[in-house]
Amino acid sequence: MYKSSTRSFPVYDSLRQAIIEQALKPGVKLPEDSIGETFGVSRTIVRNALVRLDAEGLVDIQPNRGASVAEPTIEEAYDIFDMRQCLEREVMQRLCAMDPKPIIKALKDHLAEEEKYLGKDGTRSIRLAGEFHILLAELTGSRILANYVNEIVSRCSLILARFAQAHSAECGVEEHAEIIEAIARGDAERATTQMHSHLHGVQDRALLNPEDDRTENVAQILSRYRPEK
Amino acid sequence: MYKSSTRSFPVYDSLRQAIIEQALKPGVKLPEDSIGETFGVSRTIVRNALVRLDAEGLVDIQPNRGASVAEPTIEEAYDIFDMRQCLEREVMQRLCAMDPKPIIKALKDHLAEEEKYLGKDGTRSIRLAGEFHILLAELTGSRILANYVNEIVSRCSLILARFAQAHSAECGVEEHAEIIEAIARGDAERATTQMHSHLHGVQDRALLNPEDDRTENVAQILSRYRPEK
DNA sequence: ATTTACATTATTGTATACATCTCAAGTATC
DNA sequence: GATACTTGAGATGTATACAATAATGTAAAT
Repeated sequence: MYKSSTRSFPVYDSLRQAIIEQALKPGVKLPEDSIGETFGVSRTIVRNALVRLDAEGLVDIQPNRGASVAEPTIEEAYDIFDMRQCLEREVMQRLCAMDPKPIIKALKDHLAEEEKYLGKDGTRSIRLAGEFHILLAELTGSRILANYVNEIVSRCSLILARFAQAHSAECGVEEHAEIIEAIARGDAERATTQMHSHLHGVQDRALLNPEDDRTENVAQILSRYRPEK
Repeated sequence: MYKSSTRSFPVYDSLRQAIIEQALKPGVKLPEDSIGETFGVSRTIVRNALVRLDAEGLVDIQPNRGASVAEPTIEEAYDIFDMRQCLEREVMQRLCAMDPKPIIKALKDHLAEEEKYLGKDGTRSIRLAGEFHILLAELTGSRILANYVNEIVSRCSLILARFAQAHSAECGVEEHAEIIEAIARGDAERATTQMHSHLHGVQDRALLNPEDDRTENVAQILSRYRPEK
């Protein structure tokens, strides 16, 4: 998909990266003009990139109103996490039915990277944690599955940006290690439940966040700051 | 997603429909000019539609070579069917945990439609059969899940166009009825296995087709037609 | 006769111009 | 002071022009 030999790919990729790293927060407007200037390309190019991101659910294009970073509702957030559970469950099933040797090697290498930057480089750390899940999907050998997982992981990042407190919902490195362990033993049952609770943990920390109800609108927030009459 | 108030939507939708109804067969070139003339729009519009279809896996855009209807390989075909199994399993799980009454009503109405056109209007019959699965997904209430199912069902239609003999791989109406029955009883176990074997049947009829190896390329085919020296 | 080089044609890639729409600020009216 | 209307800047929607590339046809060279 999406061959890189076009000028719109770098724009697409940069926007995507910025969104999943939460540099571009949900709701932020993405004007074609200014983005085009930034990358030195015309609106035509930018537009194509935005259309693609819209198709992936990271950007929301509204007719005559332009594009902005998508703002998943809390209901969508739950549905997306459910979807992720469903997909990553499939990943576990497939991996545990394969020859574990090359898989474990690749995973342990990645885990080493994760540990290397743990606590040092926050952004990189988060990215690596996400890429662990994508690596798992790629190791199944199904490009289709890997693409879907890639997309859904991105959308989860967007959800974290919208609902979670900073850093509250990161993946734990130890949990990744336990998942690798289960795959190494070919224990599909355990690998699956392990992954399930891992993802559930991330979701909980992201969405069960009673004191931070971001679904409230500007008026609600500002009413608390209004001086007494 | 994809608001319909733009001129590119009708183009997108028509192309999509033509592809899943197998009027546009895998590999067929989709030149921007001629499509634009057909719909009375400029290449700009057509291009956007094609980009979207490419993102959905129904169209393949190659740089400087234009777009054509995607030609999934046999490996991708298997992966896509696996994916579909995974998604529709999730649909069954969710549906069986819900109040069956409104669900069953909607499904039976749809089934009646299917029966109405069975054997009469082939194209419509196929479309309705596909829409049964999409309806199931929509009834879960998860727009996310419904979108993914919608996409994957389309891609399966593409696979049938590429690998199956005409009409050999249609959904059976009776099997749909049995699935409805299982949901009505809230029997998640049975609904799931029922759906699984239903999809497996479709897949088998599509892909286990020994005498029709469409993965061979032009060179391979022509080698058989080459006259003796 | 085969191959190579060049010319031609068709198609895609990209920028830009113009039309159209949205939104907000300002104006007028009540 | 509030509401409705007007206006204009800024942004998007779309068509089109031109550049770049790939595919094809043709002719010269060996």
